[in-house]
Amino acid sequence: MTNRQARIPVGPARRTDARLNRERLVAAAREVFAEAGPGASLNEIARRAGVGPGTLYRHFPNRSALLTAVLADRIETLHARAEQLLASEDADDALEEWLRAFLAHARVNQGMGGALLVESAGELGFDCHRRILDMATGLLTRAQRRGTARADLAGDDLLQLVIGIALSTAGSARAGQPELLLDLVLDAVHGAPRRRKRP
Amino acid sequence: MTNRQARIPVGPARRTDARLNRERLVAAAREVFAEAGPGASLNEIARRAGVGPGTLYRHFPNRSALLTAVLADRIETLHARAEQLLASEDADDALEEWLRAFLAHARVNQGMGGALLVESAGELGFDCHRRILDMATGLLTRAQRRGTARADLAGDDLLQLVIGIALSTAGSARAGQPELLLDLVLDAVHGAPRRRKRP
DNA sequence: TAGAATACGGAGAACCTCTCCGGTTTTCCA
DNA sequence: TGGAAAACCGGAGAGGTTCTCCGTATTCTA
Repeated sequence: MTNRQARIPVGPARRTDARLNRERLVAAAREVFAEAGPGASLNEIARRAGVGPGTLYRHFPNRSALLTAVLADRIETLHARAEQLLASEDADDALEEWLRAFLAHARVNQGMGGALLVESAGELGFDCHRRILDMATGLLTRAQRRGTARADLAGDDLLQLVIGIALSTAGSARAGQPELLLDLVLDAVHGAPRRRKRP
Repeated sequence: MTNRQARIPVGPARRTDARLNRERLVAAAREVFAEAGPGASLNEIARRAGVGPGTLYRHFPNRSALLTAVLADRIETLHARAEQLLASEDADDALEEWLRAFLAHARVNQGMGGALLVESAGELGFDCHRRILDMATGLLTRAQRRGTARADLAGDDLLQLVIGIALSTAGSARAGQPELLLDLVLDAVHGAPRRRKRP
């Protein structure tokens, strides 16, 4: 809960109208993204926030930055859950439960969470990708040491699989399919690696 | 190899300039999509094909149709491979090998294959989605009857997982990661379903 | 070869992203 | 408290995109 948000480090404190506009923009973005998906018009967001396009682009240089801001609190929640689960008893359960939460996160608003995680590998969103990777790695490592998770697995891989589920089921999917696919992945996580015929 | 392409059923046979333009467009699209990904400018494709935008849109009403046309021969190849593998000895091996081929297919050109399969569930691309689903289902069913693939699995689910891998690793991925993720999924396919703590 | 059917292609409407800069508002300091 | 300076706003607009419409040109058929 440190002031991770503040892009402007210290200075003479942001002007209140700037802060207000920023909040309005994030709120509008949340709405519009929910309606039209991650590719929604940024113009429309500015319009609905009651500001000009210039203002939007000054606060958020690109779509990713805006997406990140919209998802920031959700990521915070995920982080809190991870910390909490890291202190729990069963390492396997903890990993599983967090992955379920993460899948739900990555699927919000027509897969915008997943889209963000996969697209913005070098921009501002990097930070958010990194944080999530840390959470996953923490829980996975523990499950490998104290649980039944197989050792030949990296947090990155696990994450990539779940993001994949989110993306491929973003538009149209049977109800319950995403969770079913995650079950499948979890089977693989706990099962012993089999010998591949072709290496 | 029947004339599956022909959208215009019979009629007085297409004019040769129309056919030529169509071919030019597909060729240009192949190039441009490869360079700029599935979101490439259709204008640019028309320009490079030496035709007007109007011509492009008459031949292909939307991006999906064009993508489908570009990938048509690849799908044909995949289909041939499926038939061949269906006649092979080991049902498990057949499924695995086809899934590897399919993953490669879905990853071509910055994931345009995967993008197509997931987005166009109701448009022209539906046909192509359906065909691939049939292939997957055929091979999976056989592996369930004569191999070790677990029974509680639908072709659709398997496909969705692999498409997810293609999508999430489309932009940036470690070399070899997509195949590694597929290995993981294959482990799950052959392993027995485990009891989930939370149903 | 002439008429009819078919296809072409570019102009253009409507939208989008993103930049630039004159004018306004807020803050700070004397 | 009264400015000056810094910070910020917002809209005009450049340049891109998708997609349509329709007069014109081409090709097929008889």
